[in-house]
Amino acid sequence: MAKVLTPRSESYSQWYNDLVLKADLAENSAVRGCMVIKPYGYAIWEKMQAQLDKMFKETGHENAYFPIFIPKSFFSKEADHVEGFAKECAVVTHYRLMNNPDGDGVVVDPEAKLEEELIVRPTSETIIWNTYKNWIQSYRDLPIKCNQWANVVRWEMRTRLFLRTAEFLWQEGHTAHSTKAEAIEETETMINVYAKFAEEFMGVPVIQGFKTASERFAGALETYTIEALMQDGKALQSGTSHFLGQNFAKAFDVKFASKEGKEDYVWATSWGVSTRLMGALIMAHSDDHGLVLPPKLAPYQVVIVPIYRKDEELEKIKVVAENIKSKLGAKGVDVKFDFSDNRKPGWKFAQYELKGVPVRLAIGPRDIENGTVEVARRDNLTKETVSIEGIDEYISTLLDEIQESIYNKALEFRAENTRSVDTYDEFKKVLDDKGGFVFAHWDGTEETEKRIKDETKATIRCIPLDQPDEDGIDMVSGKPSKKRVIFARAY
RNA sequence: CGGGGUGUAGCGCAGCCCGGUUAGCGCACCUGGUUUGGGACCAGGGGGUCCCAGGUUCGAAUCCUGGUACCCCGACCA
Repeated sequence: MAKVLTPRSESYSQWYNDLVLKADLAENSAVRGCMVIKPYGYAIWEKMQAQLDKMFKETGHENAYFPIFIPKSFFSKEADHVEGFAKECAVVTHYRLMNNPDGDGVVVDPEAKLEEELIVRPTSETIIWNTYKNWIQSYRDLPIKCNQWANVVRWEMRTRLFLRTAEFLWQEGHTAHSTKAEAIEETETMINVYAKFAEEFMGVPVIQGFKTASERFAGALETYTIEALMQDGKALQSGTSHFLGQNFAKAFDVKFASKEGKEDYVWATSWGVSTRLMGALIMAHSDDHGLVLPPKLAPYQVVIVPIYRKDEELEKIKVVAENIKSKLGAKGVDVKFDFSDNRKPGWKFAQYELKGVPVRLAIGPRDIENGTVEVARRDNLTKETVSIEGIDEYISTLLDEIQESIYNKALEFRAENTRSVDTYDEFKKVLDDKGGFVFAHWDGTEETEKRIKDETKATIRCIPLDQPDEDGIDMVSGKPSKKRVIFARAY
């Protein structure tokens, strides 16, 4: 088989790049750091969106939409927030172009300068809290639980397709509550939604935990995260949910009258996942042949490839294929029947492997004669010949099995690449030799965290929620620690 | 922002060092035919402001100057 991808063992990042391009997921655009998401890639994103959107609605959220532009002054209202985002903002200063008086092309009309510059949103807390101020007077107006699907812009120095782009697509939930407890509960509910989505739909096991103060969202009191492990041993932050306390309510003066007639500031949360999830999906499962998609997110779960010499043969195959397609369709399985005649079967096999289609059916004259069909699994590349009788049942069971198997494989990989260490030497050795998640004691200080980051490039991915208390000593400072945290090198 | 690299057909590249016919090659594309159970083959065909601007020269894809775009590595990354 001809190789079209750089093998993972040779260069993981090159492999990733090749795969995104060759599987037709996305490509670089004419605009620095911005990508074009191609139809096949976007179809996967749409599946993610549809499922997440459903889960958001099931947990009581509504969709809304807020402007892409935010007045500059809004950013100065919350000190930590502006500090976190100031360095990567795109700014609109003018609103009109004119013909170049010196010759060709157009120039910005200097007359058309904005009174106040507009920031292209890097995130929407400020504009949303400015809006919420008008929506909230009483506890009866609460909670407000809005989500928006949007694009945001962060002017990153260095970008990578899906993992970090200057513009990206995401959803951001912004909720307002009358009590601290309710806001915290909301924050936890949403990180649970994300974890469930990652595991059950993407087939990516994640660890839930708190971010340390230095890794927190700008303006948050607590940031919950889900952390996934990629095949190269690096961690990927895959979703975050923030408890914002009353910071934004105070910054935008959003108060409500309680049942008892007292005035108080509103409690806030925000939470988001982005097209970065596409990166997680790709890196968690795919191999040197291409993408491996979990059935629940594949644009189509099954592709049928006909094998024939004569047109009469194709006609017979078409009848069988269309029949299978409609039976599977009735079970909610999307099938692509590729009877295009400009490619040979071998080419199609390779192509659909590259694109990660979970199940491939090949039907030829031999199968027509025997009443069979060849079933190939993308995840483990096995093939078998199956009777056409009851094929719809067989496939739909197989898809469930593949979904589960992909998750288990990733879970196993994570287990093999998760280690507990007690000394700094061992810590460095593990990071250099193997990578992965490293559980170690930490004294809770920012100094130690920073020192470890500077010396090893490993960061504290999170303070895991379900980690039992355990007395120990910090591997660097020797100070006491009550619990292990997770370190890793990360994307 | 620092270091490196690359801009030549839709894509991937050669040619440039050492200036000189009509700028090549592979893939893709179009036509015809033979093929089709793991990336087919033959024949024919179409497609180029050689990134931009200026300079040197009888002559520039090639040399010089400036610009610009993108990619990679690093720093940065809520």
